[in-house]
Amino acid sequence: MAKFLTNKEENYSQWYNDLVIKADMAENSAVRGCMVIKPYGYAIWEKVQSELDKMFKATGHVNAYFPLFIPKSFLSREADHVEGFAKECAVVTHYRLKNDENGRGVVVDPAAKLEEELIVRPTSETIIWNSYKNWVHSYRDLPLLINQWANVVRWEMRTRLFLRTAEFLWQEGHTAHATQEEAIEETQKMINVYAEFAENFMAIPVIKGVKTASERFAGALDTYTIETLMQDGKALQAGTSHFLGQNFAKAFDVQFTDKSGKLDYVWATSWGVSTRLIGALIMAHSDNNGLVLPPNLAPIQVVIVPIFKNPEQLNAISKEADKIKTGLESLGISVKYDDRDNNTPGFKFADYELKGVPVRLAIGPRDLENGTVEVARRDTLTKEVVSMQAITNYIRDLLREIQENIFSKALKFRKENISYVDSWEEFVDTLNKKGGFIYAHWDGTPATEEKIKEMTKATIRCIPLDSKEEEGKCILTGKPSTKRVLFARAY
RNA sequence: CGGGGUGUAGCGCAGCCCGGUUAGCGCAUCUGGUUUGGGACCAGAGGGUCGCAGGUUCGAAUCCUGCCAUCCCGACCA
Repeated sequence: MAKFLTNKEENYSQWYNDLVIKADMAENSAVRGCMVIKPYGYAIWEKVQSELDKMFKATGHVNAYFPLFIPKSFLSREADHVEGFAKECAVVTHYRLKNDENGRGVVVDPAAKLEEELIVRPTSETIIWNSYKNWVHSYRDLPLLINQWANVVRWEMRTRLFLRTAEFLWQEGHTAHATQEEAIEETQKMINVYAEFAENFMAIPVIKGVKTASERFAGALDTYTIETLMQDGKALQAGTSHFLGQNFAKAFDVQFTDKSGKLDYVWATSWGVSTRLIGALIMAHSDNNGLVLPPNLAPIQVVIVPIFKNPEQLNAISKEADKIKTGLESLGISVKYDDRDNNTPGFKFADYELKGVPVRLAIGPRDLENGTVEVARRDTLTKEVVSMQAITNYIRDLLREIQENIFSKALKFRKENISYVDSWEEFVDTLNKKGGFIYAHWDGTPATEEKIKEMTKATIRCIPLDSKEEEGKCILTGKPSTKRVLFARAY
């Protein structure tokens, strides 16, 4: 396991900050709990965006954009929704500054007080459903399958880089359907899209499930989640998809006429993933040398480092490097040729490892003589010498292998850190000594869930979709249970 | 909002307890030279309102008070 997660003396967040700054991922901003995402980190996010966007389009969704500000009255239309978000809202009360009469600087102009305060969106259900009211009249207008890429603000009491920042980037899908069945189907379809994305692109295995009532999205009837396990044994919720029933349709009076001419409220879903995924990526795969990026999300998949003593040598190497670069790029592989002469090869090796570039090629005079290339892979840190003729296909296959290897490594880790326990002692013991995911029986009551949380800080991450029916007794109360649920300490 | 820690150059820190020249160190930066197959070396240079405000003192990075920021633990968190 990576040093940063095991070394107790070294402050975890200090390390994280450090890696992130050194890797040009982010730096602390002067603004509370917000982050600056540096170009390299943002490039990873852009990859996430473009791959997800393709999947959304393939499932019939389109993009749109809605306002940043939400009138306070909108937010309060749905009772559960406002209760869930009220405590973490940034509020705009004024729209103008003026010069201070008795001194320096600017002050808020009291005359510019807004009649109705505006909330900086913590999520967009309300403002979007306010629009949908005007967009939906007939069954012919349905389904409405819209996604928005945006930033949202949640004034959390405690923030954590990438995992819980005050402002974060995300996508939020908001759909409207004619029937309950169709909406539920959409909710499930999207959690499957997220699961596929997490496993195939991020190389992080997930457990799909539904949240318990107390962990549900504010205003939802059901929340589907994908739960992931980080290297330190803590769980991270990586994406959610909500079945909203008719709650928002009723709150915003969105009705349609169905085929038989009857008026009914529409059925809704919403679903989202955020820059938290970048946090998951870092925490799931990083090692002591820095980031480990799965090839499918790496902004740079292959870096070529020339090793040379003089400009003549560099020229000769560059010719070969360019050929390789062109060959790889024709296969859709992103390649960077780093011919800067102001850093030594050793420095570049370490730097690209820190940045998680999956494959590094080194070409020196020795290789020119032999017609070879040195190939180093980031996931295993091993090196091989490959002939120049074979290099293009070799790299294509290698990238695939690395992608699979990173996933199976994470899967193996997860397997080793899933426990099945049947008693309270075992539960507490596993939690403290091992951590990870714990499958255990629960009597199904919010009171028991709450009590377990209080006693152990472990929460029910989800009721897994593939959990088998089996007779059992609740680990706390001993009452009968028919299914195991997934417990863990979480971020 | 409670408990604890920290704030000194771009980054990481020492100095503070026990006040006393011109505030140091490592990394990074710049210049010159030698280097370049795993984070190069030598020589030189630049860079600081010591978080902010007030107080004590002949004298404050150092002591006192207040404030601010930040981190950790709690509370909070789909």
